[in-house]
Amino acid sequence: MEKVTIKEIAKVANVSYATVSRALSGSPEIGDATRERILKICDEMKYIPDSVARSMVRKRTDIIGVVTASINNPFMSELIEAIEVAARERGYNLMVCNSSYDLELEKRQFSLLLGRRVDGIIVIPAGHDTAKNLSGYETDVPVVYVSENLQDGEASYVAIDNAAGARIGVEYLYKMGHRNILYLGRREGSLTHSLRADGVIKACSELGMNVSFKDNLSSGKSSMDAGYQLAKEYFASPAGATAIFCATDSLALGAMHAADEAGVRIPDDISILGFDNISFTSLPRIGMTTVEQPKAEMAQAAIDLVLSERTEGDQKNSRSIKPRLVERTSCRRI
Amino acid sequence: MEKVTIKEIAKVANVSYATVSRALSGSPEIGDATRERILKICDEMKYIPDSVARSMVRKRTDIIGVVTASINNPFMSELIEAIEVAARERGYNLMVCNSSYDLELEKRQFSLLLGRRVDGIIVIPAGHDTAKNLSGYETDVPVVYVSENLQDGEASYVAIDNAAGARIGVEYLYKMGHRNILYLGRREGSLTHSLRADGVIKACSELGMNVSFKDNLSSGKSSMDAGYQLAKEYFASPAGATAIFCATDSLALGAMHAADEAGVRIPDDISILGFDNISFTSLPRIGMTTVEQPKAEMAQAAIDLVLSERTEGDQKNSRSIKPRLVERTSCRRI
DNA sequence: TTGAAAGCGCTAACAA
DNA sequence: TTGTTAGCGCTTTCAA
Repeated sequence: MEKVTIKEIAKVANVSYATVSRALSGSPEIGDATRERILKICDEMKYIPDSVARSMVRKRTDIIGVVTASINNPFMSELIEAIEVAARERGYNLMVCNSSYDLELEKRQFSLLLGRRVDGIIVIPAGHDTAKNLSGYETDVPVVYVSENLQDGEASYVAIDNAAGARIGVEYLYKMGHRNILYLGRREGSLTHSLRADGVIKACSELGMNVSFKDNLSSGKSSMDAGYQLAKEYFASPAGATAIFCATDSLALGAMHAADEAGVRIPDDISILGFDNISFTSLPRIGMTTVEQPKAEMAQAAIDLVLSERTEGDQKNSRSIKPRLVERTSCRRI
Repeated sequence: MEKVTIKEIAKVANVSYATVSRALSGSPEIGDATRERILKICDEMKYIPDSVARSMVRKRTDIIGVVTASINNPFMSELIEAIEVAARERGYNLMVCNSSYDLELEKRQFSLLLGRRVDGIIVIPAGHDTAKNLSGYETDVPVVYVSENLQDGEASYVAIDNAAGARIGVEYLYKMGHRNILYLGRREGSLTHSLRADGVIKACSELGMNVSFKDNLSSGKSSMDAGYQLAKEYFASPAGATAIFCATDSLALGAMHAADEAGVRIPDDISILGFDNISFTSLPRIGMTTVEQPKAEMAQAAIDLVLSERTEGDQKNSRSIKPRLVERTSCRRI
């Protein structure tokens, strides 16, 4: 059960092993008859080409590395699945590394991928400093960040138009008759979050709506737990908002929990609007209306970007994806 | 920004490149002074070893391939994350391939991984025929199936003790005072599902409980949708069960939806018990009590198995993991 | 303790 | 159209 190599095929076929290589790579400089014959022998001998050896000489691995903050996070796992599909369509495999939201580990994983000579790296950032964290590696391997806005010129990235997403949410609420809303979960230090919050402010002011804020001071992520706490505080002394626009679905889920606990009915007493459209939100018992980040589109854009930079040199590019509203049952018309 | 190789390091350090290799691999046959000096130069020149070249000569890649039916499925993504962690601890990276529940694609992905010379393959099966589907590949690469029971001797696998899981669920229901239950979602052709169903029957008979069945005839997976349909049919002409034990959490979620729609209150009017403990079930609004498959343990066992078979030859092994009950709020004491 | 050199399985330039 | 051959960057004998 030893691994069959090209040389043994050559011996059996009575040709040089270069000829076998040509047959396999579909090179035009080979006779149809020989090709057929060789291919048949390969098949019979169950030959599987050694990608490692091939990578070595071709100086490409056909592997895209992915460094993600989490594999299990519903938003990210959906993104990764879409990245896998998009990569596969272009003939690439994925090497997925988990940073567990840890900047040090993220760095190690990134470096590892470089050593593995992947053809490109897609990063789903562990934190807001990820791009800075990874900027030390001078490399000609294309790197694309997904889902987080970066400073322009800092690095290539794919993100939704967060300001537009905020506007879409606010306009929807406006259309539903809401004039006084709470924006929950704004936070410092994240460009993505500032863009959303600023978008909300701008849209509200243009539409003549009143907006108040409940900021997320927790150092951690935008977790359900944070949403729960924030909403709980709000419900303790409500300020008359008829709708809560949450910066992320996780926060919204937490806010929903707090509302349930406080006996505040959704959407009868208050409307809740999320952001991201993670899989949880579509459950019948949840029915969260939310601003969607189109993950498949983002994944496609990331793959396109990473592969185009491979051939065209490494200017910093970025792609902005249009978000859209997914209407369910957590918001009511008033 | 050309890639630095071992030769250039050698030149700078004024040693042969074999010596550099030794310094890097921590070989004992080298002087401390030289090692230090070489390592420092590597650092300064930002040398990153080429894993591809190394793999070629060492005949191992330190990569574990994963073929999964879905990356996004909550059960599987949790499993994959745990596999990544366990693999990393042992110095391995993951190459994750998605079969999208398609047996043909699953085969291609498997073969691809073989070509990439991964050191082992973990398969999260696309269907009940997966092991058969993949049995054509004679290879000395260890393969371990996770999450499905297989015929013994067919291949190596890791699965929970499904009969025990069924018993745990039934005993819990018994303890809560239920004597008449419905088992929802039994299906043909899957050893895993038969084991669960048989376990339920056996436990019920031993405890003197009455159990009826609502079988899953849909050819597809154990989806929420199937659970919804099945439960809907049941609620149309209920047979007096006080609890529904669902073969999977997805089915249970669907059953919950059907109950909500039919005005059947959970747990007041009927109790629902799931199986798997996928992340969805822990949401406050769901609160599904369920029999957990311990994913981290399963992942660890799979990695252990795949790596041990690498060194010890390829007998077929299997590991059985003990499931446990996670109590939430979907079952009531009567 | 170090160096020289073979070779891992393959591709691609060059010859024939 | 096919064969010969030189590497790709590294590890690992074998010699020194």
